[in-house]
Amino acid sequence: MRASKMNISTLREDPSEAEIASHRLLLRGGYLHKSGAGLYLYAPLLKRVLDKVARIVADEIASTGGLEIVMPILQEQALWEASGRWETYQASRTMLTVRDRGGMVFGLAPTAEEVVTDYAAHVVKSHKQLPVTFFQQHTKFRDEIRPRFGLMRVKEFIMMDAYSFHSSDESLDATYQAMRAAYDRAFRRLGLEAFAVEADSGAIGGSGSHEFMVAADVGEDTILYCPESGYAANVERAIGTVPAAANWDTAPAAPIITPTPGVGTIEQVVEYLRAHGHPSIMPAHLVKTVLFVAKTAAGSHSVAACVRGDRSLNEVKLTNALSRLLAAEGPILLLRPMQADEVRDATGADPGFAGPVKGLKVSRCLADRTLEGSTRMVTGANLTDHHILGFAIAHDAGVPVIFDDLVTIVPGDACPQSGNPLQGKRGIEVGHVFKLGTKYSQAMKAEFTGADQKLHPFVMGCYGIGTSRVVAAAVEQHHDADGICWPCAIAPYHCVVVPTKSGDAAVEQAAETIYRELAAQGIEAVIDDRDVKPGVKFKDWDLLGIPFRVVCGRGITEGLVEFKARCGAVENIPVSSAVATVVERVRAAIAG
RNA sequence: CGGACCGUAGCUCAGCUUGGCUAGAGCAUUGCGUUUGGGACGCAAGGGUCGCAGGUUCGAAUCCUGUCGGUCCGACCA
Repeated sequence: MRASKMNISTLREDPSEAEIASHRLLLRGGYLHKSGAGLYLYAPLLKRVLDKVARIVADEIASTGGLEIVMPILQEQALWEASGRWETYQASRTMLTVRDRGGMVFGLAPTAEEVVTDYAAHVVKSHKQLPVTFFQQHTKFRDEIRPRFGLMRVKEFIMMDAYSFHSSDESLDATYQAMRAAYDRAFRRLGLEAFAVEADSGAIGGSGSHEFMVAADVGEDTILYCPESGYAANVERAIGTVPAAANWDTAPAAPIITPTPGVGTIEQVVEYLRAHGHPSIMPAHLVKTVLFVAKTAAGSHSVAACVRGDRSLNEVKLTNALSRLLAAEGPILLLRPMQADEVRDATGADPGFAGPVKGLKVSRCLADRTLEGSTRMVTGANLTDHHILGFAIAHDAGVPVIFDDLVTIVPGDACPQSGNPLQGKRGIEVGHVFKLGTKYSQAMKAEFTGADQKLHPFVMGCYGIGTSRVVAAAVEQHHDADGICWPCAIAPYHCVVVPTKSGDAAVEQAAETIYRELAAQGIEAVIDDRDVKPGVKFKDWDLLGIPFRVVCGRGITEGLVEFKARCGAVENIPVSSAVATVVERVRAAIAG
């Protein structure tokens, strides 16, 4: 490719809207054009990168036996009603819906379990056809509340999604493991350092799942991990042991209602009590009671959730715990904190004085297991300006309390496997694997005939890789002050040949020759034939992140050209060996 | 949806406090000339309903009200 024909449009300055490296550099390099909030046009160079990512991912999924298909982006409401997810996705407003001229309602595919399950039900009739995996790479839509970070979180994005169908859990396990291995190979080939962590199954549902994370400070997910045991989990999912609280030596042995005028928050209560006879009290000696409204298809429930005062409630865990309690009513459609007037109705007190004691009017009260054996705590009294001191939830609760794991694990909590302190870091989720079980096949009556001549619902798995997010993650992981440093396997071109003296016949001829020979060797090469100063060329290719560069310039009279890897040093090499050097280095880089 | 900030040329921004002549700069673009190893220089040119609507005023980019959009934080979220 000739640079003069590539419509290169780089920016010298950072666009003001871009905060993170990938967003900034992709915009500056002209890879991306913002078309609307959370909507991007993929420019020619980015299209090449996306194609390469898609190719590698497809290659690895196909190597596990996956069959590539293309599913429609518009999905009928009826299909989503059959799985029971229409309501969930409407309640969370994740799915964009559109209406055709006849008034028929469609969702814009946020994912495709329903469509593919419907397909499998029609074409897979026998256990002899199982297992089978279908996958696609296609545009997805999410009605993101707040698109941000360029390609990282957008309304419309490209994703590989795969769905496997099985006759047994064992078969699903085998494919799940094969898929995890395929992901590992794919990310290695893509030049990304990604690792699997335990994850919550979320709105997709199912019995087990792992996320593939790329470590990055700008990542939106928090990961807890243990170097000793290898345990790693998304914070939504992470379990661990919360260290015991320090002693509160002045705590009453039995509950006493105590005035705490005007102090509603944990910090205020602690400060107040410290000043009133309890100098050693800590937030960990308080019970934090958070009130929610949970909605299911059957109606609304008021819910109280208690955690130790120094810790945060994990709403994902709370949602999962409620799902188990309210399983008969179907999925939790919505979980939201109560507003002030609702809190007054539920507790008879102003916000800040709620507790799992007499006067609490909720349909379910849950508490974190950390509190289960706790004694001599402080809790709200459900009476404005009053708390109860010397409270033991197991004995003194005024409502039935269900204990479950509700606490958000933080670095320093003990690893569930080794007992050592967990560590924390941030990550970008680039892939996800789920064991769905029979959630969709049962709901949609997608069945096959087993060897026992009876009908069985498919056991299913689903697997996703965010193709466009992978590109952003790759830039986050591979850039420097000058620009992007693409891993060779996904770079838009492998090598650029830069003649630095326009009009110098010897230089131009050498560059043209090297360029043609590289192309003949299968190297994706660019020749920068633009009539601009050398400095402009160097800056552009550094920004664009082409992995290798051959400069034909002042050394040409001695028969030398410069060879440089994007993140390496300049080497002066003979013109005669330039092509062989590039070929060798590109092949080595792609092989990883 | 709550909080903070911001909308002026393709991009980055100044001007707004204290209303006033033809609305500015750098980068980018076009032409000519000089340049040619890390985003050159000179001369010239094009490009703006100052987000939109209403109001105050003799006069509004500037003040007021509303509205739309954006960025960040929070909430939310395969």
